[in-house]
Amino acid sequence: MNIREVAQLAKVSTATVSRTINGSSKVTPETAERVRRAIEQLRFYPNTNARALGSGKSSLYGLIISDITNPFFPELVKSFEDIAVQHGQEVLVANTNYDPARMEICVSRMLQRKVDGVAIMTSEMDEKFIDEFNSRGIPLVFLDTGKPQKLISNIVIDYAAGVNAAVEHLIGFGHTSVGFISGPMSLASARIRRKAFVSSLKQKGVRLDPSMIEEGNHRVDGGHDAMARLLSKRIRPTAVLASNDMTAIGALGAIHERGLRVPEDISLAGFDDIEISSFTQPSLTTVKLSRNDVAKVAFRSLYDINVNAGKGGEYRIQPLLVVRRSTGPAPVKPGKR
Amino acid sequence: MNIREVAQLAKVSTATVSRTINGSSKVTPETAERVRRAIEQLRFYPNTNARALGSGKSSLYGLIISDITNPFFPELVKSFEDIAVQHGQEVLVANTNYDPARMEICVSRMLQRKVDGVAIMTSEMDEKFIDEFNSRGIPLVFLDTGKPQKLISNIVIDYAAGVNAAVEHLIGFGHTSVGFISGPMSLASARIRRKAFVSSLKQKGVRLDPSMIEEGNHRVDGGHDAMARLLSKRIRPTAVLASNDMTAIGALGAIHERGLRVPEDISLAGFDDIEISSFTQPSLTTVKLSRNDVAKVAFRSLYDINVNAGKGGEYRIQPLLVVRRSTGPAPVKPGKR
DNA sequence: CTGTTAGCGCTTTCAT
DNA sequence: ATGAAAGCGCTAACAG
Repeated sequence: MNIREVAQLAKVSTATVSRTINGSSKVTPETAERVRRAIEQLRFYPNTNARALGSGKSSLYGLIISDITNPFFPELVKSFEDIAVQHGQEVLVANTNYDPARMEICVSRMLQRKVDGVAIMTSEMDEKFIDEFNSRGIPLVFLDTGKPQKLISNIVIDYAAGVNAAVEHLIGFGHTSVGFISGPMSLASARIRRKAFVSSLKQKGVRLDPSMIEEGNHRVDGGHDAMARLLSKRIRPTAVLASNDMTAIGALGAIHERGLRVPEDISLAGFDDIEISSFTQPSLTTVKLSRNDVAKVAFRSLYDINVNAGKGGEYRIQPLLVVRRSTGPAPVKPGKR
Repeated sequence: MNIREVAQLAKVSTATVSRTINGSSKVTPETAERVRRAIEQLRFYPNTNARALGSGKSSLYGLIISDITNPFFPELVKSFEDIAVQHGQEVLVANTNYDPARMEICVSRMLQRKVDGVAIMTSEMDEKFIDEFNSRGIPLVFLDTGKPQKLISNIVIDYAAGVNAAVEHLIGFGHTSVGFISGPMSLASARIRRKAFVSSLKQKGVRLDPSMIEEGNHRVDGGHDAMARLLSKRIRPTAVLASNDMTAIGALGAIHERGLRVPEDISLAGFDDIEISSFTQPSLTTVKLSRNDVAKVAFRSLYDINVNAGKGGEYRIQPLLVVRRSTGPAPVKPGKR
């Protein structure tokens, strides 16, 4: 089943069928109608591979993420796909699983499929790969870790502002001993958030005890373990900020296991605002990072370069503090063991 | 950049390059090495579209899911991809968002990309689409809703056994008033789970009060609202089984909002065992449905039909009760208002 | 073991 | 507005 059979049935040339499929304006409505009927009758579906090959355009955009298991990403994927589809483009999602070797495979897949652009939302990306895309004229957009160039855009999240808002909120409640559970230090995005926390505290003139910072892995189990470590210190923090919500959720469990209450004994805040965060017990105060905004900006930046011969740029996104029930006044007596 | 340039540089024919790429055994190791060097030097990536077109094989398997936002699915996607990659195949994931119109788009995408098989994990699938695949010789595998045929396999989850185990567990704790929060009745899979609950109760000789069943939407908010309704009844259940974990998590929030304790005042169990369920407060007793098993069986069933000219079949998967902290002895005085 | 060449299904000039 | 035909990049006979 191919375009020729359709052409025969509709009594036109293959060129006309092709034009009809692509909505060319120079096909008589009557002919177009005839072709459409033939297509329907034969249940014909144009071969995407042949189309891409013939036209030299894949209409495919790559989206590379690091962990599809972190709820942050599915929400991002969904938004990205919605926008792409609205523009008549398809999406190729690839998951690196935080593994550099898999990143190479992902890049390779993108290149082989001749994508028209790639959104790299992983924060870890070898320079050599970037070149691979650049030299082929494939636009790229990064999250936090790119330097804008002709074909490269960068989305910068104002972590400082987000973290600041959270810290301010905590300090406003009288907390003076604020802890932090970071993501894995191997991740640039985790390092950025941590740095933002440290300088925010300094800016507010609050003393930072280095032992109040523990490293997690941006997943639930890591948050749980990190909080457990924090709680077994001689002096424990009365408030803790987590590098992302998954971490905070794990931390919440650890606090409860210890028989402590949130926020009476200890306040807890997260980062991201994934859907589930409003349903934890208590609901989680967190810094919202809109996946929809990120996805929208990411796709637009790529699409614009291709369609309007635009150039790479820098796009800023402001996170927003969402206050819920997991934060409250500092306990009168700081928690000593 | 194409195979011809590589051929020239390596001083061989394009056929030899192609053979080398495809790992054909009839290429002298030396020639192969020369070709590989040329490929590397030119940073050549074979065009997937052309390969698919030339060979007539896409090496692509479709995976249709209903809601990438439900953690159950990303875990399934991940497993499915891992297995596919192990077999040198790629995966095209499509998300219907529970929307029949989008289902049509998904099917169309699959057909246009000439996938070698499709795993339909959505439980809702119009008969006419099935035909579309069948008539093109594309194998299909369903979750719970297919009838095995030449090219069609079906994975049947033994919900009855899973629900039974949960109900037994609850009854063993002395609960006599057991409620149920179902998924949306528009979903076959939700109806199956509900039916399993009803007959399990009947089988155990426990009286079922129809008002003890509320409908959710398989998401957190639906579970929350359904539980709120359950709790405002004149007589409330002392134990509740939810149709999936997301629902249970929402229910948990509603219970706490009401000032009740889990499991002291009310026991709660879920279904699926998504990762986060072991970190809720309290951790959730649930019926584990292994995504990895489902993915493995799904892919294998498709791959086997293609590679070994196998036939469609029926595959059973046993869920397993995972007891955690959200279930316990029934309160001595049933909760009246 | 290697090369030649005819497709694969569609798009896109270039004529008409 | 429509058609004829030359690719697009690769694979797979078929020869040798």
